[in-house]
Amino acid sequence: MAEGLRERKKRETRQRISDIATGLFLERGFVTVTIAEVAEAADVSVNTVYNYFPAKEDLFFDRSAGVVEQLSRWVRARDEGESAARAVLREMRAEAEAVSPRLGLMEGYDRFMRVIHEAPPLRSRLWSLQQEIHDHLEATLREEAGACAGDPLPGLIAGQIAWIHQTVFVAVGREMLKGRNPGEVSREMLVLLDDIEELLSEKVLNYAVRGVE
Amino acid sequence: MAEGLRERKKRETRQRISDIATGLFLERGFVTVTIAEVAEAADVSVNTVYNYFPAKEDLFFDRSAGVVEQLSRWVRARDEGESAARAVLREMRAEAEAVSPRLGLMEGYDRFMRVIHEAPPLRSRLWSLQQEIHDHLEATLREEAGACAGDPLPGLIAGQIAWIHQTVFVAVGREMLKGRNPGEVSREMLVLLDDIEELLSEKVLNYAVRGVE
DNA sequence: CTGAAATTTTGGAGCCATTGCAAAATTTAA
DNA sequence: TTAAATTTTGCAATGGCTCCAAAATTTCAG
Repeated sequence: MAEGLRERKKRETRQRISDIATGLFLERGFVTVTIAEVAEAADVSVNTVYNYFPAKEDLFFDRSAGVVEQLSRWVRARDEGESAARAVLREMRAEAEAVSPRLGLMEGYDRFMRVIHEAPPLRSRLWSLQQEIHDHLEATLREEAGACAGDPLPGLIAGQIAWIHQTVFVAVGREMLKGRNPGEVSREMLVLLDDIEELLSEKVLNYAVRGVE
Repeated sequence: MAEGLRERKKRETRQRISDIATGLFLERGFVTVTIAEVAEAADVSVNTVYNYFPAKEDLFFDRSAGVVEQLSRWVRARDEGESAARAVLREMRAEAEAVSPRLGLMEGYDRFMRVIHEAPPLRSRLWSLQQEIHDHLEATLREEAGACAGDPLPGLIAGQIAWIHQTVFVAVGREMLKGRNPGEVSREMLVLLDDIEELLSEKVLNYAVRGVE
């Protein structure tokens, strides 16, 4: 299980590039920082940057691993007698209550948001992330509900659940961008989650209820 | 009200560039066709292309004017006693029943979809279009419902209604991409719209009901 | 009709993201 | 210690996009 020098170096190099890039982006914005600058600051060649990161946006979103599967995990881990949507609502409430950085409830997240806000390529990347989340969740729901391939319901429910998630994320981003403090926003998100739940139909809230084992 | 030579020429040039570009894209895909080729085929300089179209994607989506305001228009034109969501559902059913090209229910839409499917920048542009639709609708709902600035409901309802719209559009695109014929897809979309309506809560379906005049 | 003013078109130079390729440099393993 | 595997690098090129100043074209006043 020993890790060779080569692999350690690769990991370190990759991390260094990512860190330095993120630092530069937070400081001066996404568009104004060039890949060449990142490379120079990280003391590697431009090609090496591209060896690790397929595109400039990947330098910024390097920390968001596992986000795509998050909703699916929550659904798979739902309690007995609990539906997919209710599991997600419960987990999101927990994140909000815990003032979780994963939700963006942390000091300095406003600078992070500002960079995204001002860079169309980054926003576009976020949308494509949402798409991935949706598709992943749809597949999970299809399995968990035992639906056949032609059934449109898993897709529709996935759409509703992904919408919950996205709505809260956007709201957090918007509020943090205004310079609000995490604790305040946290409480608002709990209210928002209640509002959202009230808007959902029983059909959505009761889809894919886990039976007794 | 006479139109000068100058303005006619501008309109013609713009149209010629757009037409030729779309033709080339449909024939050979979005990424492989360069702006230089479009310019040469349209017998203008590259700079002239950029005079009319801020970015390459605008050459492709030039025909989609007014799409952003569509949902808002439908909501504003809702009948007495009809809610925003029900108005949109009714209009979308009408579009589906009419096998409307605006929904993508037309011969050759599969080639159109294929170009989009294979070009990330075009997909990304569609997402940003969705975003605009949502924001426009949210503003409209806020007005029509007389909600105050802090009320989160117009935003949430706009999210749900925009989701209806998007879901149908995506479904049409997916089916047409498979080579299905418009009439068939039209009928499926009517079923899908029923499925969607069943998933919506009364709160969504009864938001912003127009009172008797 | 004529020339100046306004507007459009164009050429050219340049920046930057991204790709491809082949030559170093480095690490591994025999 | 050397050959093989892998990573890093330099170099060249493509294509989207911007900026700028010089033509070319159209409008309009006199």
